[in-house]
Amino acid sequence: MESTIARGGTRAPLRADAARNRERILVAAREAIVEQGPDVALDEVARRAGVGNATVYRHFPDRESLLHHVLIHVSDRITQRAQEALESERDPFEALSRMILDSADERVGGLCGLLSLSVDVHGAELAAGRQRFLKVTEELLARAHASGQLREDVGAGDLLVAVSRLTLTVPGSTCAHDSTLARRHLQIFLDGLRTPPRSQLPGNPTHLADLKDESR
Amino acid sequence: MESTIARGGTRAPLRADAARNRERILVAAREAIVEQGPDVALDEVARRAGVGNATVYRHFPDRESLLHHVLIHVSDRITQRAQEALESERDPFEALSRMILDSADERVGGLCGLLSLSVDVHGAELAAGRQRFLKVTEELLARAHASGQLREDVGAGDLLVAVSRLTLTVPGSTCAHDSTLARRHLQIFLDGLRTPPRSQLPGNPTHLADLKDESR
Amino acid sequence: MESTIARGGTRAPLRADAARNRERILVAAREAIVEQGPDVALDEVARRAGVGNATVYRHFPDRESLLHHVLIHVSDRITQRAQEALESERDPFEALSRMILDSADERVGGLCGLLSLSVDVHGAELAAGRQRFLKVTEELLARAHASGQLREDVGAGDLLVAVSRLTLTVPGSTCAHDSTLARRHLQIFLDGLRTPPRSQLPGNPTHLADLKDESR
Amino acid sequence: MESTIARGGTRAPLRADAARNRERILVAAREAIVEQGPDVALDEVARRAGVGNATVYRHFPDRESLLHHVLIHVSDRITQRAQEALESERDPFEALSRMILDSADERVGGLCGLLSLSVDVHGAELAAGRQRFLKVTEELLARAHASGQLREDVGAGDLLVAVSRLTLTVPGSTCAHDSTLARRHLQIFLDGLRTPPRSQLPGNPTHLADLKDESR
DNA sequence: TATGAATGAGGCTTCATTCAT
DNA sequence: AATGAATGAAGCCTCATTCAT
Repeated sequence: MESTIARGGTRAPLRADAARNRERILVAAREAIVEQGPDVALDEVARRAGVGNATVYRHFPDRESLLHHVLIHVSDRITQRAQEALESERDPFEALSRMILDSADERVGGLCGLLSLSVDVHGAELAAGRQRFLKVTEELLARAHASGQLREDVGAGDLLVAVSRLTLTVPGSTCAHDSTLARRHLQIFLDGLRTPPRSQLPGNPTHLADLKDESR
Repeated sequence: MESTIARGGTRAPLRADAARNRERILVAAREAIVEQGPDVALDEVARRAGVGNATVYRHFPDRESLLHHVLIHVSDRITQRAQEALESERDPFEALSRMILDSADERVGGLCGLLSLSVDVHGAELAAGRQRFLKVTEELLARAHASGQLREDVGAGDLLVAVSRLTLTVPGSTCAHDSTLARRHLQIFLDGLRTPPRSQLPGNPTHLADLKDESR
Repeated sequence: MESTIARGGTRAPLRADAARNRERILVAAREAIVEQGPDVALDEVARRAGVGNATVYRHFPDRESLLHHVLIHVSDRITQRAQEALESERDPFEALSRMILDSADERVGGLCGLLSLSVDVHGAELAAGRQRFLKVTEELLARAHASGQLREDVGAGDLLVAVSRLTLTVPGSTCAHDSTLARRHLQIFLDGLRTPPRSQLPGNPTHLADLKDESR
Repeated sequence: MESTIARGGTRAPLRADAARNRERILVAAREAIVEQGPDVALDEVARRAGVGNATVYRHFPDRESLLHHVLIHVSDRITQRAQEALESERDPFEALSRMILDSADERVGGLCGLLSLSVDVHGAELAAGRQRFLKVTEELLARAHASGQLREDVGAGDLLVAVSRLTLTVPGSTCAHDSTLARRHLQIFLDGLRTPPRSQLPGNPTHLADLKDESR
């Protein structure tokens, strides 16, 4: 029952073992993508998950679909934590910071920043999850702006793209996995976001609408 | 003669057409790597350069060699611009900023941040180029620190890794090529680097030595 | 179970269809090597076996591995036949002759004489097979010598190298596939091996130890 | 003048340096073929000859042509030596032996036995050279038969194919380059050719006509 | 003429995806 | 449902051959 809901309620409920496999694959895929990038061999994912390769395809017809659901997975978690930040944190800028650092923990960058960026959002499920996340983000931003702590000339798009990049695993590099480094840079970036602005930015604030998928 | 020197003086001078091809390949490779990452198909590079695939191999026996020389190419340019900034810019922080933004223009991130990061530096030529770049960078940093404009708790390693990431093309994304976005984020990051520091950073300043290659 | 044993007992038993393919590939490879030498295109082997090229790689990770197993295949057969000759043939020279002519039937030469010669014998399986073959060969030789029918100035190395060469497919030639021709030459060679020797041979008897791999 | 004749008198005389190059290439090609088989990279031949690769093509339009002329080269030499054996050697079997051992010295086998076998003999020049060689061979054989020393059931084809194989470099093997080994085997083979025959051969005597090219 | 350079075809190998048990 | 096996397309690289200096 519950698993049916979790999957969006569109299919017959999964058998217990199938559901366990599905979960394992998603977890393995997230790890693999974070470590090796979005081009990981799917056989590698299967190996990590401890299942046969074809099982991956039974659950996710193609690579895109797998990515898709990994994102939903991640999206749900960071949305939830953002929500918590929104509710429990008094200071609006602090709340924004928490959301950003939490996102970094999920290695959103290693996941291609797909969440915030230009993923082909065709699945209703992902679209909905993305909406939820964006809504919370906008809210956090609005409050920070309103509080006068966040410089006026930045939009949600700026934040999400930047966090994606700063937490991205640099392909071919080895030291860059260091998450402490990412935390440091995010912190510096956050400091740069505070008022008063110490410089004038080129271009215009980037909003979420500006990140719409333009691919293909 | 001159071309011999330009290539390091180790080989016989190239014929005019061969030199032209070599150049074309380097340019095409840099673009391709920036757009598609360091795993681009070499056939793709050949196509962009308008030469047969085997020609790529004649000039660069393997992928590593090609990357190697692309980096030398880029390294030379950003070092030169950093040098200019060092010499002509009065304000130390301004000089540092210029170097960083110039590096971004070369899409160092798309090049795997290989320059600043952990590239396997076995060629004497690249090693020397890297040294030159790092020396100028350290100098710029030292002056900025000395002037009291740059927060104390950051090292050259922080800067170079961050600029690599902020200029990295996010694989799978399309909008992220927008270089204006990168400029904006670098600017925000630079603002975060100024004194007085607006927060305390986790971990310790990352210096260049900390970026040493730890792979294999 | 049995198939497991047949394969050396090191892996899980193959599925029926996979085992069939494996066998087909080995057979096709043997033929192809015999006809075109050890450098045959593996795609050619795949075509002959009626499987996709990648299937060859699934069973044999690289060319060396394929050769390896082809040799084991052949080794097992000629050893068995040599054993039969040893046991059932009264006349020692006759037994030796049978072994040699049987080996020729397997086109040992076309297989690079790898069995008797300098194959890089790293696999325990092949090493063991080779030992079994060499042991029987030595025994056959010893008996023939003891019977006074085989000239004293030849060793096992002489025989094995000669049979390899006389059964070798001459690259670029077409008529040379004629196995009758090979039989004729082997017979003449065998006649030259009988006592009394009709000439004095240059050099010394070549023993098996002299054939040890000296490559790399 | 002479060089013109040597090349068949069909072209303008070569410049001195060109003639030297031509010779070098032929020598290098023979060596390379002997060592690495008939599939040697032509760049390798060029390197050994100390000329540019294109120079090989200037002299010999394609690989076949090069092989062709290498064979003419070899053919001339072994014919001459066979002629000498025919004239100076009293004992007919001895003369035949000399021819065979001399041929072995030229590594006729390594040259694919192309001379005696099925080379595509389209060039008049090679055809003529081949004819000369075969004529001497037949004469040597006829005398040996007439003297009663050579078993009746063998033909020239048997001899030439056998000597080709026994002197062939076994691809992939390393020890087999040992020419002493080849000499030993040829000697044993020659012993087997003497009367009285020690066995009955299968099939029929192979004559030169039987070796006609049947390829393509 | 001699040569270094360029090229396309072909072999090797991997991997996303499909098939059969 | 789960899996091992099979497949073809695509990337890497080499080499025979052609081109341009």
